[in-house]
Amino acid sequence: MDASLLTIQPNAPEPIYRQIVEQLRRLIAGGQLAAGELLPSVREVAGFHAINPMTVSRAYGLAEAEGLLERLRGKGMAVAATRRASQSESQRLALLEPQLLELARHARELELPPDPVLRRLGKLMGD
Amino acid sequence: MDASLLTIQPNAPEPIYRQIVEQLRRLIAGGQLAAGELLPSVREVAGFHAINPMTVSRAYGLAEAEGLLERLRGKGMAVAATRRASQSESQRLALLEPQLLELARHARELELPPDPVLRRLGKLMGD
DNA sequence: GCACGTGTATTGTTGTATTGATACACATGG
DNA sequence: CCATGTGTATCAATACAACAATACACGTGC
Repeated sequence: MDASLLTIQPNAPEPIYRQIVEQLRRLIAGGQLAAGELLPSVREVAGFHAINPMTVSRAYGLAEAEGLLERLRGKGMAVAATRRASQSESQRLALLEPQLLELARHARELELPPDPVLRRLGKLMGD
Repeated sequence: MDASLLTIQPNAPEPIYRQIVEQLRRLIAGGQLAAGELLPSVREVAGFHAINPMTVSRAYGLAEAEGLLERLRGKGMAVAATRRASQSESQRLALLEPQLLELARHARELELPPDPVLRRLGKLMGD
């Protein structure tokens, strides 16, 4: 995996270390990061995105505590072996549930019918 | 308008005052709050939701700066007269755009095809 | 063996954000 | 007039995030 594959938005309200963890969660669940695959080093990610190495370390540490990653001493961090393959579609869909619920609530507050919202989202997803 | 119509989640990462502002923005754009309609007082909202009056005041102040509300001295805050009616559907849809973009990005990271995501969202929106 | 690359613990500083407690100025409405 | 109701300015407390600069422990690989 290359450090350029991580999307970091320094100005977002969401803290950087959490952006990284959540992104890893999805990339692993989706199978874009295979079990055992080595992650870019803390210093590599930090250098590429011009952020502090300790911020990346914090993200890696949280991901390890969550069972997403495991440390290979002297090598770096790798996708946990227990994450054999990508999860089932329904499991991945469940990860989007909170966001879908919030979206539905906002659409209701805007008095927007389902159809235009679904059409727009379809377009954005490359339909 | 009644204070109970506002949804407040004190434990959400999103700060309370911003929850209020964004909710007002949508309720006004959708027409559920008509121009000239009086809002519940700072203390009323604060008391009902067990939060600090200053937090509500801050939200009202931001909403006024944004042109959503206007102050009626001695009376309280009201929906700005310039907000004559609900905006067009495309304008309201535009307010959802950032959230739709983020959702599309997450779905891509999860390697989820459009179809199941759209179907699930459709269900949540009452199909 | 030893230079190098891992991640991490530590300490301190900076900037920002959120919420809270109190007191105040002001207009209403009987 | 004055009690009551507006919103809010001010100050304080707290928490959090990110950065910076070190130093450390560990394993790899030539």
